[in-house]
Amino acid sequence: MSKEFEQKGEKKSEELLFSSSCPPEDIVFDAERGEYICASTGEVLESRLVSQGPEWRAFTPEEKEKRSRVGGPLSPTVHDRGLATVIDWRDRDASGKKLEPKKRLEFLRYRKWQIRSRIQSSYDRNLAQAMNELEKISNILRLNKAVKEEAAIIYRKAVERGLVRGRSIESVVAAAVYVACRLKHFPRTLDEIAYYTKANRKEIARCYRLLVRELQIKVPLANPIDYISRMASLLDLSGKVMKTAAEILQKAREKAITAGKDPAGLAAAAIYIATLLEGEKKTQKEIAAVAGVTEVTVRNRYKEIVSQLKLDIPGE
DNA sequence: AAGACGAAAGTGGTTGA
DNA sequence: TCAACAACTTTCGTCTT
Repeated sequence: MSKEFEQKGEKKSEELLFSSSCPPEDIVFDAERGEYICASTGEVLESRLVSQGPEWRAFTPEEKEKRSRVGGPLSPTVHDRGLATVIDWRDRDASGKKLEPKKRLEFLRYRKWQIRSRIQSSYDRNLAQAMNELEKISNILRLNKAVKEEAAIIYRKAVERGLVRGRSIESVVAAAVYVACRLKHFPRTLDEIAYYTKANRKEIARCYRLLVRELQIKVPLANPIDYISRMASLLDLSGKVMKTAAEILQKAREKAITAGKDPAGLAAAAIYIATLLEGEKKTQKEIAAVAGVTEVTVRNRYKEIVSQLKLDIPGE
């Protein structure tokens, strides 16, 4: 008996990690990121492989100290491949003669600019990789252009403020995406974003709070109404149900029973009630599944809302 | 047989000392 | 850093359709 349950549980968690629907011929290896990816869905299948490429070089003292692995190995797409001429510190010309003071100052300027341009280029490379990551996430999560651009802007600000240093690009990008979703009322949960990213949920959540705090972004409270259209379409429900569910949520909000509750759970309960009222019944299980909560939560919210709003449920 | 319900214990995250 | 806490999940027994 208990053995049966164990096996069931294992199977379930495996399904969560790997899509069995990915045919072998679709699996491609992304050497730069060290991942096996399903070419048709973009799903990362195995990501703990170590890239054989060189570490990033340290350009500035800070970088030297950290020597963090910020990106992929150098590639031909990087403008100088790290091999550009360095203006050295000896103030002599090619024949070893000392430079005149005027010339010396000139070279001093050159050196300064060269260093600056290199820091600039590391910034660019960081951005390039981040945008690559953003592109990937956007495609999987079906983000619209506005959200994507918002995320890019947020990420740029984060880089400018030096918030990425010491954190992985992926987690900061994921956090930026989440912030953008919230700002644009685009219903994607943190869990969904975390699921499709290498960074784990905890790390993303931490970055998210950091971004909100450091960039002074005022994120509107998650509004359950934003979730309705998405859930309803996943359940093949009519616009009428959506409208009813939205009205229920609006009333529930006025009764102040929505504070501190999981917005997805609230939306799920509202939809459940709406289906009962409109005669398009779905089971709690189905609704809970698309909302990413359990039946129990749907039930609890459902009970609260019905009693608070004194709704008449057909067949009660 | 499947769905709904609810009690009880467990989990992960937040808050405040 | 730790404990208290609220919300949510898991699990399971029971009732209803």
